[in-house]
Amino acid sequence: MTKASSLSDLARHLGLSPATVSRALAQHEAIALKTRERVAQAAQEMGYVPNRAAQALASGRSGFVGFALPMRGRGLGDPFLGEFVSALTEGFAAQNVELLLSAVPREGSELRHLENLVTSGRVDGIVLSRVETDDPRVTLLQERGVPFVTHGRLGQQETGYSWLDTDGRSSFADAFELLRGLGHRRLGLLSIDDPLTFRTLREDGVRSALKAAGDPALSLRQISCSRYDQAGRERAIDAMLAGPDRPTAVLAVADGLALELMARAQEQGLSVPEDLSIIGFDNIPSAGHVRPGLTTFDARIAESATELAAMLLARIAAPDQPHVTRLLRPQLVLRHSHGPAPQARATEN
Amino acid sequence: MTKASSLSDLARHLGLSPATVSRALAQHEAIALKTRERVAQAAQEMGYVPNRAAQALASGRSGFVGFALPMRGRGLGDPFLGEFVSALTEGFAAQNVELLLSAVPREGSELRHLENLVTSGRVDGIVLSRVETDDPRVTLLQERGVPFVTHGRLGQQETGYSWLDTDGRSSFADAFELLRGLGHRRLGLLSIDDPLTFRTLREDGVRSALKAAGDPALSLRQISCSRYDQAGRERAIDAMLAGPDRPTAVLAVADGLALELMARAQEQGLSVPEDLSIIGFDNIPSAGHVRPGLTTFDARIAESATELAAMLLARIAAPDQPHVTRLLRPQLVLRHSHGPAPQARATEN
DNA sequence: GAACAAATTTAAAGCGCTTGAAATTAAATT
DNA sequence: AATTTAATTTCAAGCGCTTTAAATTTGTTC
Repeated sequence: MTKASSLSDLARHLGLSPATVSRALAQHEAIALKTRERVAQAAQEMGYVPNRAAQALASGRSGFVGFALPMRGRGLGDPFLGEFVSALTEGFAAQNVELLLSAVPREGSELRHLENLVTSGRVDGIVLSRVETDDPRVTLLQERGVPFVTHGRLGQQETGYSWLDTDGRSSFADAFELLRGLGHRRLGLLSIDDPLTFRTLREDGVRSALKAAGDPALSLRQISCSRYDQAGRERAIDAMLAGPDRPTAVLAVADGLALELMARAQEQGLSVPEDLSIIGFDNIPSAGHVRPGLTTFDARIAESATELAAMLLARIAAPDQPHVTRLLRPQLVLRHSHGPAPQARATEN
Repeated sequence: MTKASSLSDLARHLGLSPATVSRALAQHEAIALKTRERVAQAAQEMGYVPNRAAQALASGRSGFVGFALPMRGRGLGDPFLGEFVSALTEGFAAQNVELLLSAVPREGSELRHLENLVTSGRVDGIVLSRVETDDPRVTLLQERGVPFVTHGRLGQQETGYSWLDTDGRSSFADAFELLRGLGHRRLGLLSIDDPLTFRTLREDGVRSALKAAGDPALSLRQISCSRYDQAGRERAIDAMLAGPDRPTAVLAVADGLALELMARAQEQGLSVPEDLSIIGFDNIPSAGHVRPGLTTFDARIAESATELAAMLLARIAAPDQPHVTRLLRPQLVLRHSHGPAPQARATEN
């Protein structure tokens, strides 16, 4: 059997017109079922694979979706992003769509980069993660009319785009209550300084719970890493652990931070959770490997990514459908990095 | 200033032919320098971005390169792959080339998948990682004449393709010697069962060093995870730690394995390195965060990826150039998970 | 300033596919 | 059997760019 390297080869071999073959391969209703089968088989036998560039040019659809990979920070070396992108890739692959990894330059106009990506027609849609308050990327994509979905919300504006988020606000409020119930009075909140909405929401959760508790004996020490690099994190962690009135329990907005805090505390001779309770967020794999296991919220990363992939494909197929939003309620994974407050323990005995 | 959405728009505006504009933008020598500048400026002003599908169709170059992402295992959640792909992405981005993440199905014909990827013209070249002995993917790509580079060698066949590898064989031989010098006599080698060449080479290093030492008092307990999932690893680790003649020092072919071994050993009341020395490979970030810090070889992941990106782009530009191969010598990162053998300590006192 | 060479620009033919509109063929209706 | 209607298939025109070969312009030389 000879090889068919183009549609017309295949068409000629079948005694059909290229138009019919094209439609047959696309499972067009107008083409007789028998013809579609005949074409499919011949394509299979002759090893015909359509040329994607030609398809893209003719149809206006590239068959790719883009993920803007933030290059500051650890990139995909970040366990969260790694798992997320991995699941995204798989979610799209199921529909025969590939993920284009577009490195967002460390500095300079990320926006122009994104614009270039969409106007060059390289992608049919975009997945945005790590969104910020009033993220300009969202505005740009809205104006351009490019299908996109975001992991996380913008904070203020929660409508006019399709998003999926894990409910960090209520989770952290719950965590606060949990720790308060365990007798902790001096709480800590370890965060970051970027305008990323996920940390804002988690902080809000804690602060609103603090307010709701209305207990003047409660105090909250909030420290944010000013720059999210090794040094910045260390500085913040040391500040959190400093002084005699150091918190007895700390909420960290991300597991990476929580893990480093734990290691640092242990290094300083504190034991977790006897001297210091720690709760994180995301449930990255190392959270379960470390001793004691980190109590944290399961952000259901892979599930979120899979869902987002489906959402984006749906938007690409039907851009005029109303926007979809989904708030996932993360589950608290109880491990062993939290426990009763030191004072409470003392009085218990 | 009006917008130019196609080459001919731009050409018309400039009073030039599309051919000239196309060449000008490509910095063709034949076009007068003054013209090139004029065109570049107009393109900038009118926000012209070439359509990638059209470029691809006309030129036969997609402007993308593919990375076959293995979906069994943890995918990009694996810290190694995450960092690797991240650096790859950045390396290609520097040349305005994007990485296409192609999910290799968990089962079924990976080969057909790869073939489809290249014959559809979606990518101009491929990066292969985690290569196996006699990897059929390499054969396929060689036959097809598709530019590709591999991270790691095939083992037997080290010619006829371009590769970059970190020298695990000599590293592990060195590590063996280091441990022997510290008085260890019962050594362990924790590995995996896949036919991945990197583990074969590392194992070879240890075994050849063992042989070279020629000391009958030396013993080596080699355990391989039969399946690389949570359960398989745990089983292997438990087997490694079992019995009274358990090794006093273990070499693990990857940091992930080493880290889990360490956690498990500590859980069983062994202290590292007093009772058990551990040495890993790769130097993933958690190797430095864990207590004690893991002694391991720095695989220079990011550097390798950047180099591979350059190698692939060079091959795509000049497919007939001779193949390039590079063997990186990893550096041993001395942390605190290794120390003198228990007996040696006893006699020391 | 004619004759030639060198430098620069252009015409025109695709690249391999999709798609709206028209044409053909088959089935249904009178 | 002629007419309508429905079911299939085909024509032909691009999609927006690159590239070979040819045309034009400019510069040199005698």
